[in-house]
Amino acid sequence: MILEGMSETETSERGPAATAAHGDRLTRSFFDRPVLTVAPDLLGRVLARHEPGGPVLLRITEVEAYDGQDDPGSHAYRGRTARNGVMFGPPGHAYIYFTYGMWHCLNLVCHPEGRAGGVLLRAGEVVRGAEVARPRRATARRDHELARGPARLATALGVDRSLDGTDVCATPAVALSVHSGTPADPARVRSGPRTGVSGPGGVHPWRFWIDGDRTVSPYRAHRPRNRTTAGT
DNA sequence: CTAGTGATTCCCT
DNA sequence: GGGAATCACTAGC
Repeated sequence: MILEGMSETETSERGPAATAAHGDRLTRSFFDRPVLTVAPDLLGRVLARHEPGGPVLLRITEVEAYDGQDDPGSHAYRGRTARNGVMFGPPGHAYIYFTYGMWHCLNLVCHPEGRAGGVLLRAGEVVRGAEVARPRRATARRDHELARGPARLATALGVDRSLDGTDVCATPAVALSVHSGTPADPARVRSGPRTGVSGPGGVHPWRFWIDGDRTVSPYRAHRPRNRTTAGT
């Protein structure tokens, strides 16, 4: 299957070996499917972050699905706002949000246009460009911790709100693209409750990961917090 | 390894 | 006004 996003520049600059390592570009039809279909299919795929310092390639190992239509855990559940607008647009675009006053998280919009939904990229293995990612993740003791967690992943790849709405299927590739990689062996794919999701939406087993992979983030069930009396 | 807690800003109610 | 699709740090096993 020939994919339109396979640019000659990538092939010539990186050579056959590098191209084979992350594979053909995924096209919009990949994302034009229900979130619960796309989410496990993203495991083992390769996210490419193109930047001046060189590409950073990430093998995806953990994701969570969010369906804006019937899912109280989704940012899109209560309707379109300034923050979540991208999730109501066409599939194959990046929805990036800012949270906890400090962090960014990266989602890929799925579903046909008009039905909001996305897949949160929770963890991955940096397979190329670790020298670019390491300075951004100074607290990571080992390389497998560079993108072990959704905000860590965004930090390692230098992703922030300025990339919200990026078309990951654009030709030629822009800041972000996704490649076929080596799809995870279905026998090693596990699913369970989503991390950090409060209320009834938390019960859906819509977190997917590659079993035994060291880059998968530790599971933490949502815990209600006491109000931090932010005085003084 | 697990569990508890402060950090810090935006966005929606 | 207050919660948030989290992380880093600390203590203790």
